Amino acid sequence: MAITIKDIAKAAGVSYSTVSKALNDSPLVQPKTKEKILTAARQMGYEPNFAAKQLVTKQSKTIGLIWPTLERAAHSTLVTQLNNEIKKRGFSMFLSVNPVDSSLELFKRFHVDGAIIFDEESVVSTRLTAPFPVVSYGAGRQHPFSLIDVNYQQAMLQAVDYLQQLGHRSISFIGDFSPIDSRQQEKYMGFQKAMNHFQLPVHPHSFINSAGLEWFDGYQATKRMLRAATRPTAIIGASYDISAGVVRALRETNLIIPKDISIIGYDNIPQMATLEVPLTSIGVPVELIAEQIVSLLFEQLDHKSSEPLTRTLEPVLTERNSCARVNPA
Amino acid sequence: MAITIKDIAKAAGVSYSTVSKALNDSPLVQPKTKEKILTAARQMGYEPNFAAKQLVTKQSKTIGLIWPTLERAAHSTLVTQLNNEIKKRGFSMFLSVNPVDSSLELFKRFHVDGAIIFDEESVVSTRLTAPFPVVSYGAGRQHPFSLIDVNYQQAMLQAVDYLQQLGHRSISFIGDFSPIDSRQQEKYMGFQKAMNHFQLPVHPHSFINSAGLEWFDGYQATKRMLRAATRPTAIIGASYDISAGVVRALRETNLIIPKDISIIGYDNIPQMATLEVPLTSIGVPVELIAEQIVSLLFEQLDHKSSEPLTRTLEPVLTERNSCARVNPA
DNA sequence: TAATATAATAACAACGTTGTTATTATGAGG
DNA sequence: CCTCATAATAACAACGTTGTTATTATATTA
Repeated sequence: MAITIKDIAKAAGVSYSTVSKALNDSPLVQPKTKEKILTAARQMGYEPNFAAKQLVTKQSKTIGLIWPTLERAAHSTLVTQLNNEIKKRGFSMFLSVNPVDSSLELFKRFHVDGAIIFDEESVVSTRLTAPFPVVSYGAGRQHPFSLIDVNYQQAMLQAVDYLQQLGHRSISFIGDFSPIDSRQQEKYMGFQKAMNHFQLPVHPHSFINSAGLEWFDGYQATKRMLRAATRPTAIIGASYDISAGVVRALRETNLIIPKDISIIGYDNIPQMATLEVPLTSIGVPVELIAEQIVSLLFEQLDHKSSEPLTRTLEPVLTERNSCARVNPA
Repeated sequence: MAITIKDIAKAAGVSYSTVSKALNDSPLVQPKTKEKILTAARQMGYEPNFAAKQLVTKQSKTIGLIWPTLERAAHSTLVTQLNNEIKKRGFSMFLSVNPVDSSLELFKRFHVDGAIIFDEESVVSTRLTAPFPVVSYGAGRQHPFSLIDVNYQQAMLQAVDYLQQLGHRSISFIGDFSPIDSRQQEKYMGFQKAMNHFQLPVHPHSFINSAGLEWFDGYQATKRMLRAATRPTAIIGASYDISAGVVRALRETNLIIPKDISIIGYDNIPQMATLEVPLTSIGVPVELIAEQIVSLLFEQLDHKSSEPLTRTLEPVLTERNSCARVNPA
């Protein structure tokens, strides 16, 4: 049988209600008694009963994360970051790999205080509801929840700007052009607009469709591109995984980064620094994304405003060692 | 405010204790009243309060899954299967991506009824304890918990046997030889023993170290192997991901499976059927693994025996279209 | 010194369930 | 028709907390 506040009360010679207050650091109990109770609790190895607490406070101090599609390095880093961010606020996170609707059911039963949804476009329906605040990331805009969005077009503008300032005029974008994923499309459109904006020439090798988001897709796309007669002086990889494939392909072709060719990768995650070549990258830093998701969620949680909000984050360019001034050869 | 059994009691004109019994389908309440109560509950959209239930029963009806390393297709299928298997028994599953020790802490707080650990060798220490039964899979044997193990050597013996019966004498094993992962090593050793047992010749290309478990590792290892003067008539890929890489490499070299070369993949998961070529595979079917993990866990849960047990599963060969009788050319 | 404000602690109801015990209605046997 | 077993339901304590209210001890003021 686990130790309860009543046991501590007996040990410390006070009433159990005083113990409760002491454990919650209430100002209503004398520092001296507080001390006494706290040491007793510690000594007896007291562990609070969450069910009891939840029963009276109606709070579980828990955030549920819905993540039906377990993939992509960028996301799993984010999961860890979210976990930390939530822990920081004295809450716990747990994860469901079920589809969005049944995950919400599960979370309802567990009386989570809030939820986060990671998902691809398709799955999320507009008719979903939840009795707690929900923030989504990476999901489409077709749902009734709050949203943390990213300014992808701005990201591409910055990347192209950075490269053209280094003298690059021949730049390739390697990414997935599939029309279902609106985020990928925005990167693509952003790149087009940026090339236009800086009046840079567009070649056949400027737009390379990797037709997928895996490492290998980027690898193959790059190999294919390198077979052509002309090649760019710089590449923008549309995601971490794709960029990893690009790097691998370039190195296999004995091209030296950044001497022979420059590269910027989308996704601002720590792993970018631990690739074969530390990659200069553009994107919203993953810690910031995590922080913003959790902030928005807790704002809604505190104000009990279920009004869905959208917040768009601005990308940041992180310089590493994969871009150089264009070779004047 | 949510609806409670007291609300239902009032609506149905009975006492709330009777409602409780009716909802738990107790024989102590008349079928007629039971009916009445149940319809009232349904109509009012009653949702039981888990915290209250847990407070008195001391059960959360929840299994925690610890999965600090989010990777590999084989594992994510297994997560889904486990989820189903656990649901079948009226329990819920939730997932923690924290390290094993802090996950166990979290689970303790949530009063889970049991836990499952997925992990690589290294992390799991022998000094861990938990106040609930724990079953591990894919983790080393260096911990105090129950274990679902796989007879990897037997798997390799069956695979080689199957191939030699089809007339293959030149067989390659492509896998990770790194000494830290004992499971990979057992596959390797099992293959060696099997080749010996059937007195098959061993060539330089018989053992190919992919030095990693990713798709690309298998792809590269295969490409490397194909550059040699001689090549095998059959390949065994040591995991799903590696085998996927092997297939890709073979097709890029215009080798037709199974006409030119046969292949068996380790890991008996449904995805094997949806590769570019449906792969004949060896391994314990993932549904069986899930079923066994959950069975063992619930056995311990019911008998309250915390005695750690090990149960070893036998592999099964699933025929698809990637193996043919050896070309008599 | 008595009355009164204040600080500290104790007592207790409440949260929504379950399971045990008490009460009431129903039917059988004499 | 009365007693007694039995079936059905009601009443109530318990689970381990929190938060509100009641009580006690202590200090302040007139």
